[in-house]
Parts: sequence; C-alpha cells; structure tokens
Amino acid sequence: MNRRSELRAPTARRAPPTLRARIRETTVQAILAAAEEVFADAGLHAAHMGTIAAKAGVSVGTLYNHFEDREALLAGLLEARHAELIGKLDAALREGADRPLRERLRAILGAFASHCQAHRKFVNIVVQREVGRYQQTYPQAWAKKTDAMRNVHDRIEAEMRRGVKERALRPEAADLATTFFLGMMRALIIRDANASSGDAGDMGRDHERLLDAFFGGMGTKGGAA
Amino acid sequence: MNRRSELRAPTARRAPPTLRARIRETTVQAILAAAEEVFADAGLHAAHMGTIAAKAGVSVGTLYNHFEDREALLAGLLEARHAELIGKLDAALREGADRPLRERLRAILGAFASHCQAHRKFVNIVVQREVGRYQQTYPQAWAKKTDAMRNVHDRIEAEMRRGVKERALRPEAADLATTFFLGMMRALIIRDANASSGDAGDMGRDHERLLDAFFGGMGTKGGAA
Amino acid sequence: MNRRSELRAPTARRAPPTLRARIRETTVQAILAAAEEVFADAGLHAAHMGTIAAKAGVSVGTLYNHFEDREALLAGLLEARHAELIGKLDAALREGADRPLRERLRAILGAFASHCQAHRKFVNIVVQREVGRYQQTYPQAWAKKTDAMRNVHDRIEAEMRRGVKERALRPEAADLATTFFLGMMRALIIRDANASSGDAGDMGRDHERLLDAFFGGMGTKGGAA
Amino acid sequence: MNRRSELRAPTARRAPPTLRARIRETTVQAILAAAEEVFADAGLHAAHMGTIAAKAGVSVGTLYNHFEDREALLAGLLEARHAELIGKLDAALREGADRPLRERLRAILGAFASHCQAHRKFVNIVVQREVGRYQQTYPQAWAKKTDAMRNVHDRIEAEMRRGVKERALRPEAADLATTFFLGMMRALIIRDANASSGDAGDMGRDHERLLDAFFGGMGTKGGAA
DNA sequence: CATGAATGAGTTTTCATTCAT
DNA sequence: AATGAATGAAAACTCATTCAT
Repeated sequence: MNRRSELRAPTARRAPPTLRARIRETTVQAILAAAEEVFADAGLHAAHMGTIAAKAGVSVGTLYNHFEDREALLAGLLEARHAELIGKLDAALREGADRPLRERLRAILGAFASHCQAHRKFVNIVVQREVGRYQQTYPQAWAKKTDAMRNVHDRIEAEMRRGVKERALRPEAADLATTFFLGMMRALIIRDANASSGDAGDMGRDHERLLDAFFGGMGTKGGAA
Repeated sequence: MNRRSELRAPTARRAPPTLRARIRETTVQAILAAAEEVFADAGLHAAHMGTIAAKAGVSVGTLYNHFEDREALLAGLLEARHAELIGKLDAALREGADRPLRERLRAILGAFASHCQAHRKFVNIVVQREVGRYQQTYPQAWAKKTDAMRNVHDRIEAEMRRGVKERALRPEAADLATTFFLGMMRALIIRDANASSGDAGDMGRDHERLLDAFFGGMGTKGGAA
Repeated sequence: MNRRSELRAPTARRAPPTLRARIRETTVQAILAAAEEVFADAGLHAAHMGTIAAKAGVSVGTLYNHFEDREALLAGLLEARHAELIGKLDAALREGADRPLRERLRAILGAFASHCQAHRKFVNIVVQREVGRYQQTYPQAWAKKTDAMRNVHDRIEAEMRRGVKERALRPEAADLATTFFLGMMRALIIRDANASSGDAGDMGRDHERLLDAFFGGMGTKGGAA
Repeated sequence: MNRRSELRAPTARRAPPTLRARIRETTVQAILAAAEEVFADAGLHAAHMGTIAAKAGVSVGTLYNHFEDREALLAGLLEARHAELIGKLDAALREGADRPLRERLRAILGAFASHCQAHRKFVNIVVQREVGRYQQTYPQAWAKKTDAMRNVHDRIEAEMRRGVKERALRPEAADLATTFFLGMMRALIIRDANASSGDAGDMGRDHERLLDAFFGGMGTKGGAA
C-alpha cells in the first residue's frame, strides 16, 4: 500500500508474522476511519493530514509510513470502501439472482442503504461527486473513483437489460433506466444525509416508493397522457 | 456587492455618471465570468485568486476592489447565477401557468437546460453540490446556495402539489415527487456534463423520456406488480 | 527569472517602467547576496529559505516571488556570480592579449583573486566543489555549475595552447597544464579561505610564487633529474 | 566506537568470545562500507540513515546499536578510512626513507592512488572538502577530518623540508611546496573521479608528469624568465 | 542484539490579502 | 480604481531517533 514498506531490507526471521502485521493492520484501519471522517466533514482540500492523524490517534509521520502521500491516503480510502460496497452489491445480486427485477433492485437499494449506514461519511464524498472535481489534482484518487462508478453502473445496467428480457421493463426505457434509477436513489440518499442526522426516516418505505415510481411512475393512470 | 462600493455613493461629481458605472459593470462581469470558470474547473478550494484575476484580465488588487474577499466573490457568483436561473424558471412557469403539469415540468426542464447551456461550468459547481461540503468554510456562500436550492425546490414542489390537485399526480406520490424529479434531472445533467462536451445528445428527446418515466414509470404494464 | 512573473496579465500601462523594475532589481540583489552568504556558511542542504529571507530582510514569500523554488534560487546565484567571474576573466584576457603567457596567467590569477575578494563566500561554494555532490538533487544548479567550470577551463586551456605555440610552455606539458594550474590556484584560494579570514597574506607574492613554480618548478637545477 | 559498546565489557559469559566479536566486526564493516557509498553519493546532508541501513542489509535500529548517532557514524567512517590512508602513507615513507625526494613523493602519490582505488567514494568526500562546510553541524566529524588533514599535510611537509636539506628543492619554495603538491595531486584525482569511471588513464604516467611539473615546471628553459 | 513502526520537530512551499505607487 | 510585490500564516512532507517486541 506504500512504496516505502516494500523496499525494506530483507527480513531473515519469519517467527512472528502475525503480531506486527496485525498491529500494522489495526493502525491502517484507524487511519482510514479517521480519514473518512475528516475528508467527508472538511472536504477534499480542507482535510489536513494533521487533523486526520489526530483523529486516528497517531502522529503525522505514521500516516506517511502507511501512505505515500495525501493523495495515496485518499485513494486508499476510496479503494477500501468501494471494495466493500461492490462486495455487498454482488452478494445482494447473487442472492436475488433468480427473483424478479423489482426484488433485485430492492436488494441493490438495500446494499446501498447498508453501506450508507456503515459509512455515512464516505458516501457523502462519493455521492456528492466531489472527487470528480479534482481530476487533475488527485489523478490517482480520481481513477479509483471512476473505476468504482463504472463497476456499480455496469452491474445495475446488466440487471436492467435482464429486466427488459424478462418483460419487466419496457424496451425503449432500457438505456436511461440505470441513469434514472441511480438519480432517484442518489436523491434519496442526499435527502437523508441532509436531514438532521438523527431521524433516518423509514428507509424501507422510501425504497418501495422509489420502486413504485420507477416501475409505475407517479402520474395517475390517464392523467399525463 | 462589496462593502467598499456601497460606501462610495455620496460622491460629489456628476459628470459621466453612466460611463464609470458601465466600466465598473464590465469589470465585475468579467470577474464573475472568470470566477465561474476557475471555480468550476479547479474546485472551490483550488480556485486561486491569481488565476481568476489572470483569466479576467485584471490584477489581483482589482478583485479586492470589487469583492471584500474570496468568499464574497464566490457568494457574488452564486447569487448572480442563481438569480438568473430563478428568473428563467419563473418566466417558464408564468408562461405555462395554465397548461397541464407535464407541460409545466417540460418548461422547467427547458429552463434548466437553457441555464446549463449558458453556464455549463457554473452548473457543475452547484449540481455536484460541492458547496455543501464547505458549510463551515464558506458560510456566506453556503447561505446563498441554500437559499437558491430552497427556492428551486419550493417552486417545483408547488407545481407538484398543484399536479395532485389537478389529478395528474397520485396523491401518495406527492412528497417524493420533487425529490425524484430533481434526482432524475440531475442524473441527466451530469451524464451530459460527463459526455465529452461535444455531443449534447438530443436534449428534447431525453426530456420526453424523463417525463415518460416520471409519469408512467419504466415498467411494463403488468410486469412489476 | 521566475515562471510566475512571466505569466502575469498583460499590463496596459507603460508609464513607470523603471520604478517598479528598479525596486524589483534591488530586492533580487538583496536576496542573492543573502543566499550567497547562507549557502556558503551553512552548506547547500542546510541553507534554509527562512534564514535567507531573514538575512535579506524580506519575507519567505518574497523569495518565492522571484525564484520558482529553492533550487532556482541556487541556480540563479550561481549564474549571476559566474557571469561576473567570466566577465572579469575575459576583461583580463582581452587586456593582456598581446603580452607573454606569464603575464596572461598573472592576469587570470588577478581576476580570480578579485572575484574571491568580492564574493569570498561564493567562491567557497564552487571551489570546494560542493554542488558536484548534488547532481541528482539540484540538476538545474548542477548544470549552471558545469557550464561555468567548462567556460573557465576552456579559456585557460586556450591560453595554454597559445603558450605552447609561443614557446613559453613545453609541448608535452600542454594537456595537463590547465589541470595543474587550476589545482595550484585552488590550493592557494583554499589556503587563504581557511586562514582566519583576517590576514589575506601577500596575494601578489603568492601569485609570483605560483607562476615560478608553474613555469620553473620547485626543484633545484640538477637535483631531481 | 560507540558509548554503548564500551559499557558492555563486564559481561559474565565467556563462551564464544571471538565469534560474537567477529560477527560484530562484520556488521560494523558492512555499515561503514554502506555509509561510505551513501555519504559519497548523496552528500553529507542527503545521506539518510534508512538508505545506509538498507544498503548494509540491516535495519535502522542496528545502526544505532553500533553508533551513537548519525554524526558518530560519519566520524567513525572518517576515522577508519583516514587510519588506513595514514597507514599506507607511513608504510610508503618508511620504505622509501633513504631514497631521493622524487622517489619519496612518487611513493606518496602511489599511496594516495591506492587509497583512491580502494575507497574511490570516500576520497570524494574528503578531497572535495565537503566536511569543511559542516564545521558547526558535525563538530565531531569535523575534528576527525581536521586531524587527518593535518596528519597528511605534516608528513608531506616534513618530506619537503628534508628535500630542501638534500638540495632537491629550492629553499624559497619550501613553504608553498606542500600546498602546490597537494593541489596538483587533488586536481589529478578529481579529474579521474570525473572521467567516466571506466578508464582510469595511465596513472603512472600522470604521476611522472606531475613530478616533472613539480620539480621542473612546465615552461621552456628560457621562455618564462 | 536485531527489528521496524511510531514519533514530531523542522523545512519547503502556497496563496489570500494588503498597500504603496 | 488599477496595479503587483510583499507578507506570513498554514499545510504537506521528511527523516533522525526511540523503543517495544
């Protein structure tokens, strides 16, 4: 994860391969958790290494022992969280693989909601698309972000295509379905993020409303002909 | 727009009251245009006063002759552009006031699309919600942003409520209708912003698709029951 | 001298082309003088920007208004001082052009001695060859140094070749003559630099001794046959 | 060589008194060899403990088990190498004690050349006089350096004085003879160090040319009268 | 003794803001 | 008003040194 650590002089002993490694891992996790909070709360540019270190309970130097520089820390954070999200997404899709589209999309919403609860702060960074702005400033982080976005998009789009085949979606809707679905989901997530963090609302109910709207629209039967 | 400029009023001279004012206005507009580009391209934190000045063709000092400080410049920019957007929005709504909801929403989409074309860069700042991140850092700008968001949201929500009364929207959809409508619209805007800026796609067609999806959903009639 | 200053917005006015420029020049000179002292006293790596700024009576920021970075400052210093040395050297050579080799070499020694008096500190940096060590660290500075060294060497070698033609030097000595001459001169300069800076010794006498040794050697007539 | 190691004496154990010592010595030699390279290649300030440790194949901690701190390592290196040089020099002088000055000086040149071959890198540190710059920064190392320089200078000066008595040197040349001799020798060493390390040139021939120049000068008999 | 992660003081560099001209 | 050099507080990053294992 860090160039430095890979260049170390060859260690002869093998004896305690786990103890140091485990401490190391603990430190890295603490750093990532702190970085998540600070990056989300302060924004990408205003997140200072000193603040992150303080929140992680380590010294600045330790940050640099584990991550090449500020950007590598951000990239590492994005990578870790995205991996987790993709994992949840795939699990949900695998589980609902042979159920109808509506249930599969519900599972996707569930995966996102679960990830939002686990990493509310992190989601803010990504959903609000902040990294996108820093394409030139943080190319490494940007790459991670783009990868993940495409992964998510592709997985959902695949479901949408299957949905068309299964006659659950109208064919002419196929190409914008993913865009609109993600747009509506994002709108929900942002609304909840903004709502004074206390009440999370009834997530389940909102998901049903989203699915209703997605499949059946919000108009009356004859109304908006 | 600037504390300094407001104290300038009681000048004795009368000679060319409009010439100076016009030069002044030209300068301010050039600064705003430059700020728009730089804030959008570089991001809120990485947008430097020197860069803006250079792009506006003036010196840094001039920036400070017109805006109290960096944040005031950002706030001024947000205010100017939002005013313009709200203006377009109101015009569209006034014009379509007695037509059905679908047409009123189409007019709203049109107003946004028009604003996006005029100020593609600016829209990036707002749609991507970056300012939200800087609540503590830029309170003044944050206030402007919040105002504008609420203004837009309220106007659309009013239409949605009218839509329910007009039997164009199902009553139970009312409270999330605005959220979903804006979410879908944003998804479209972002997609186009990302698409290599050359091909704008067929905006009109996408709007119809959005309205179709909004009113009638994307599912087959019986499919996702 | 600095990338930043060249990117400035085009200034319309031409009116006071000298005042600001003159202040600018004064500042640059003050910075170079301070840099010379600090680089020489503290060494290339231990010379801190803060120290230089303090000694120059300006703020750190000002250093960066005139020089891209630390290395550019060092490179600028080397360039300025080398230009001066080469100037003196050429003047000396032009003046003595039609006199015998011994006098031409004496003039060269004089040019160096004069430069040493004017920039004793600077000479320490170069004569002690410190920059050479930092080939990778300060490539820009290293290039300037190398240029200058070659310039000096070439000019002296040209004299040596003329000296052979004039029958003042033995032909077989030609190729090492420059090396040995510079070696002896450097030895003298270093000795004086180390001597508690007060007594400069009798420079003129030492030069004669050097020329004696260079032309006639230090052995007795028959002794070291 | 290190305060810590000197306090280790009253150990009760006796078992393998030489094995440990030999391992110890091996480690120290590896460290010194690595330090020599890194100090020479990177310069006194840019030579990092981590780099030295890596090159020596040990961990940073081990460096500190053998040397009090960074400066002690440098001082230890200087001491070891200087001791070796002085040893060679004394051997050469002892051997040539009853031969003429020219041969004694040739032996000195040989001793230096041999040392240069064995420790080309180290020689760079000293010949280029870099340590001189760090009088305040590395007082310990500076002291070692000064000692060694004086030792070398004194030994050569003694020979020069003997040379005067033996009528091999002109009396009036005596006081600058050492300075010039060392200056010429250094010039040769530096020239070879700069020459792309492959071709060492004909060292023996260059030494003769140096001795010719030193004793007989480079001028024609009557030329530079 | 060896190891290597943690520490944090010390440096370089950036950039919003001021102000003399 | 416009100009642009000077300012200096604030950040990122480095690396010698320590110490628990």
